Amino acid sequence: MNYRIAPLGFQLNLGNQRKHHSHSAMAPLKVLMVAEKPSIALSVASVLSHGQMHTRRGSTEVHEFEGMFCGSHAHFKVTSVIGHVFSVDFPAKYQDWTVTDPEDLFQAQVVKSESNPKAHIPRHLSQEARGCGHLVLWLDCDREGENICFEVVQCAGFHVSDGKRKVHRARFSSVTEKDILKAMDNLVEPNKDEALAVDARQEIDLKVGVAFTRFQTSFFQGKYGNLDSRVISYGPCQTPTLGFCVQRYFQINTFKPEKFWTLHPHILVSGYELQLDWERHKLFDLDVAMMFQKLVVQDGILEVSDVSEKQENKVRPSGLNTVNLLKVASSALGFGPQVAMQLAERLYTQGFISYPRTESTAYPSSFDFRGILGALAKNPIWSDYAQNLLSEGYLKPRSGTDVGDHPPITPMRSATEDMLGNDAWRLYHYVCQHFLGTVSLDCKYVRTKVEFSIAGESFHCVGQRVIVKGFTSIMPWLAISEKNIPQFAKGERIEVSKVELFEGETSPPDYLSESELISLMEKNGIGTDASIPVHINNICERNFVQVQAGRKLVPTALGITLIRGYQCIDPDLCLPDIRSFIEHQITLVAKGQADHSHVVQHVLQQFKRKYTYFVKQIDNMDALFEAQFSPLADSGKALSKCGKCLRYMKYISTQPSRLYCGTCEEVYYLPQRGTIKLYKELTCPLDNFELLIFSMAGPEGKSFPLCPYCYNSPPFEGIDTLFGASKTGSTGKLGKGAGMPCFLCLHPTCRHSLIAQGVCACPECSGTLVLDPVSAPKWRLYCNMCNCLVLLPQGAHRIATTRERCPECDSTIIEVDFNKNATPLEDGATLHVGCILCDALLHSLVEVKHGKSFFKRRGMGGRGRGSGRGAHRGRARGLGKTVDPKMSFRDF
DNA sequence: GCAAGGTC
Repeated sequence: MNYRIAPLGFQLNLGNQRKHHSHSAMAPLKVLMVAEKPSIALSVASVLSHGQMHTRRGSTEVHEFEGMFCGSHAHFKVTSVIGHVFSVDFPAKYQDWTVTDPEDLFQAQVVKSESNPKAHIPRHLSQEARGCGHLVLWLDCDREGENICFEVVQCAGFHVSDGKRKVHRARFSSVTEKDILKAMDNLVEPNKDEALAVDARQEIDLKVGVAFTRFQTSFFQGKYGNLDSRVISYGPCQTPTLGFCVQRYFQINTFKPEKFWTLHPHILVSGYELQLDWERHKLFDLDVAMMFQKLVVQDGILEVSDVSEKQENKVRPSGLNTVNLLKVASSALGFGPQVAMQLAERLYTQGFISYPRTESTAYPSSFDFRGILGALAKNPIWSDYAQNLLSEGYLKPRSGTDVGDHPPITPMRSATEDMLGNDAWRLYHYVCQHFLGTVSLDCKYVRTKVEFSIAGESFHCVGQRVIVKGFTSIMPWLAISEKNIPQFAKGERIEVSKVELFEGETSPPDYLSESELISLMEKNGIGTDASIPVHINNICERNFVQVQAGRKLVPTALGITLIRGYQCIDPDLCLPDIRSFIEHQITLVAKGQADHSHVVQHVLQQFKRKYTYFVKQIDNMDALFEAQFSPLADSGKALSKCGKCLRYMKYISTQPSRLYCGTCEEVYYLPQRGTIKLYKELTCPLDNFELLIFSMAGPEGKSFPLCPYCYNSPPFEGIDTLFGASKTGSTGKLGKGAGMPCFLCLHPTCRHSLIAQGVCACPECSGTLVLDPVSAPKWRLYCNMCNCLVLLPQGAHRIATTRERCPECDSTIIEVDFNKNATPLEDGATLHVGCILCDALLHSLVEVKHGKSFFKRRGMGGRGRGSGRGAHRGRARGLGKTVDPKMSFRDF
């Protein structure tokens, strides 16, 4: 159900509009406003309607109210999209990895499809725009927002240069009443160049990323058995991100520790024992260090050569933006960026903190500090501090930078740990501390440095005395450590009590911390506040790096080998400049200094050259892989026989699990995340491959047979729902791990097909209940479409389907062979044949249960939006009908 | 099965 934009997609029925227009003289003007997300639509509508609006639900909420527009009475509707409406992809003919040469992708057409087909945003906009004479765009004021403007214009059926139905762009620098009203008075036109720059980036990122990813994935996975990553991905953001981690690894690995020595004279003055530091800091030559030690000992008297006192200022923080929140979350709270953002998102939707995705560290001038301080004053943890700021006068925060997106992240209302739960509380706690810090005094302290000379060498000691704690009293980990030293007078002479010769060794840096990585990414323009966590997560998921204790990022052998490979073929590929280059090129488009398609063509041409060179030189990278990984032929252990050459194929258990036939040099992917075994040396009647039995993980995990060949190349037409297809919403495509097990096979006579093993219709969906052949002694049926389970009679040592059908309901008749001592049958008989629906005995012994989700679904931990189940219904029906009896559990 | 960017 992917929505493809036709050239004239979403043009409204103009006839309809004209009709509305002809009435417009008397009917009120209708104005549609669209924001980037529901929260902004709400804010805009609240301000413009003075809180007097009517809200109704839809794909996204619509707020309606009456007001004035362009000097006339108008009916307003304010709604929103949910980020980008569309995203780019290749047309279907390029989707099959096996038939597309990645090099062709550089010239391929790209198509836009709905980013989130379930949300029906285009339909929503098109409906709401009906009859509206004006469209006001309240999208975020950045390039992406400008691009979404044009997506909205298109969906709404407007045209930017239309005399009749006008398009307006609201430019606002914050979502405050003042800015919203100001934007309304200064409506402009959306900026096409900025939008085109985003189109350019999308096309470049897609083509470059996908071409390299497909090539290197196919190349290396076709050769090595223990790569342990489903996809060996490449991307202009993720690869330089990996590069940073590996660079640090190299530093550590090539580090040569060196011994060094330093002198610390000690003195005893007015009851203090002080250790002085050497101006030379350290020496790497023991003889020389000992010589200095001797000189100092021989002299024995230090003269105070200078005493300086300076008042220092440690400045309070500026407003908290996303990147800084993520850094603190990782380094101080131990939350990874993704977790931190989830927590922040939840705090935001619950109204405890402000919008958590912002680059700005400057507060808008109208910011209500007093209101927030008042809220925090109600919280026992901060009440004294906040009260004090309110009565003594809080400071205006430092200026910071204003990117024009959202204000810094602040608390919005008071909360307790009980209300939030521990993790969210800790994040919230920090946001409060940071906010209070920004409106507190700077920390002031006096730093005293006393310098000494002896035997021509200089030593010193430093004392620190805090005068004003300021913000450090609410952010105590930033406090200045006090250090008292006695009074010294210039020219004073002091006896040395001892001279310590300290021996130390230089040590390598630690692995890159997540927080350092975020800083590096930000500094180098890799990713955005929202996408930085995604890139970090990507390189973890692809098994290029692992997060270890203290949130340090340790590259894996795969990650290291990849970067070393890029470095010997084309180092540009893993340097951050690759992103800056793209950004710089598309900025030319944004500024109107270069033509969109020229820039895209130019950049793609360069990347295509890099791609062909990379392919040509891949042997250099492969040499590194060869040294690190084992060839497919050496990997895995013999499992089952190939139907073509009749030799054993090897089972490679590392992800993606698969079979490899060394003689035919063929790879057969298997279902993922479960265990696989030979199935009684049975073979597939279609291709002679030995059958395997796959068991899904967990105690409720179902088991099913499959033929490795059929699984990868389904033999019958019309099987469009595959097991393990990753996108539950779209048609199941063959991919690694997705395929056709026997329970979907329509073979009319094979003992393992759906025809033979299917028993009756699923009571929960349109699927078929199939006998789990290895479920003894807890015999059961499972649905081949959903997660329904049916428990069969206990205490049977064999249960099998027969070729007979129930004359009543057309279910498959099953044969149950009960254990001698557990048989419910009279006279100790063990064999019973019947229909599980119509046979009184069998029916009394079966029980419907639900198991774990049957189809692979990612992100189960989420809020469970949009269960994938309904999506299978329509498609399944055709399949079910051919074998399903008319009656099922539903009818009982 | 691929990118990066919005946002949920």
